[in-house]
Amino acid sequence: MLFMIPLNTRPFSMRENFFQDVYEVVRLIPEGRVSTYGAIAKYLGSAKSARMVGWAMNASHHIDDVPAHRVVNRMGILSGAAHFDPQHPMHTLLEKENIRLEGDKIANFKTLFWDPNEELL
DNA sequence: GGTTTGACGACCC
DNA sequence: AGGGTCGCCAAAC
Repeated sequence: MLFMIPLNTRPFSMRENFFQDVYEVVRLIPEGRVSTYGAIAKYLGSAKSARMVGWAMNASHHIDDVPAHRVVNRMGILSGAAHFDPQHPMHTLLEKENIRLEGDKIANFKTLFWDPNEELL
């Protein structure tokens, strides 16, 4: 139950690499909700930038239990859509969770936003 | 081992 | 709303 201990308070010996920390947070995003690169970066400690979260997501393709489609940019825009498997587009995965879209944007982003800095201990 | 590269974000027009 | 700049930092080269 690694997730019971806030990532940013774990002793160094318990920390995996940064990518694993990112994936663990992303796995906690509830179905039908979305989070952002910046919020996750902040939760993991401001030393790590939002760009690094994007980098981690880019490397998560082969990992099946990481709901990468639930991570969008701070405007609620699906900035990573181009990197998804064409057979399972980001838009489709989100709509499957009853998330409404307006083009490349989450329709009611503010209410669907899941912030680990508030939701997690 | 210096440079380039981003699925970013804050800030400024 | 939309564009440009700058800070960010691990990987890839």
